[in-house]
Amino acid sequence: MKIATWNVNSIRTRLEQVTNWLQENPVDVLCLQETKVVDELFPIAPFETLGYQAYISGQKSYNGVALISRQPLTEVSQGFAPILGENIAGNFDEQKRVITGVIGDIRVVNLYVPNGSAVASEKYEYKLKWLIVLREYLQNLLGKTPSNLCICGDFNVALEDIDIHNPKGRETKIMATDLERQALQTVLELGLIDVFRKFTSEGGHYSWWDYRTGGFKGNRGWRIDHIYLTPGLSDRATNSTIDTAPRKLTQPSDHAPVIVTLE
DNA sequence: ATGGCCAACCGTGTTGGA
Repeated sequence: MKIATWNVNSIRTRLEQVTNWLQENPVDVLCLQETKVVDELFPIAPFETLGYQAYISGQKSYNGVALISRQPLTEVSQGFAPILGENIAGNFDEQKRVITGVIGDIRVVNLYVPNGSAVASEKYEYKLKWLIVLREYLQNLLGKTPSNLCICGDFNVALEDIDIHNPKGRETKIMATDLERQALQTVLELGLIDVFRKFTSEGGHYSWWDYRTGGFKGNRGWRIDHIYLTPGLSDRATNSTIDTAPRKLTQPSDHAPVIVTLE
C-alpha cells in the first residue's frame, strides 16, 4: 500500500503533471492540496480514466483538498464539522482544508494547514487556532474504528531547523516560529510519528522551494509537507521518500510529492 | 538584498501563497 501527498497549486493548471505522475507512480491513495477549484469544475474524469475515484472538497480560487483513490473509500467526510460537530467546528469549515476517508484498516486524513501569512497577523492567529481544532478532530478520530491514522498534508510548519535550508532568523519567519512549532507539536503529542524521519535523519531533504528566489536550483527549500502515522501503522512503514522529479518540470508546483509505503 | 514568482479572478491590478 502506497499513500502520497502533494500540494499541486491548482489542479487545473497541474492536471497533466498529476495524471502523468500517477501513471508512473501508481499509489493507492493520492492526497492533493490547493486544488483551487469548486467541486463542479474539478477534473474528475481524467482520474477515472486512470482507474481512480476522486473525493473532493474545493472552493473558488483558494485552498481545496482531494483524495484520489484506486479502491473506493468509505466514511468519507469533508471538514471538521462531521466529526466534531458544528459548535466546535465553528467557521473553520468555510475554508476547504480537510477531507478524510477509510481504506481497509486505515483512515487517511488529508489536510491543508493555513499558511499564516505573516507572524502576528490575523491569519497567523487563525493558523494557531486551526491547529488547536485539528488536535480535537484527530483525537476524536483516534477513538473511532479504524484507529490507524495516516495523516497527510501541507502542514506549513517546519518542525526542526534541519527541515530548513537556512534556519537563520527562522524565529521571525512564517512556518518556523516557536508558536507554530509548539502548536503542531501539541497535535503530534496525540502519538503521531513523522514517518519520513523513520528512514532519513539528516537534513537537506525538502518538499517546498520558493518560486521567487529560484530556490530549487540551489536546493534552498523547506520540509513542510508531512505524513504522520499512528504507532502501529508506523511499524508497518517500509519506506518514505520525497519525489523531486515533478519539481524539475516546466511550470511545476512549488511543492513535491511525499510518499509512504506500508506493509 | 524584505526583492523575486505563480495562480485565480473579470483584471490591465489585487489577493494569497509560503
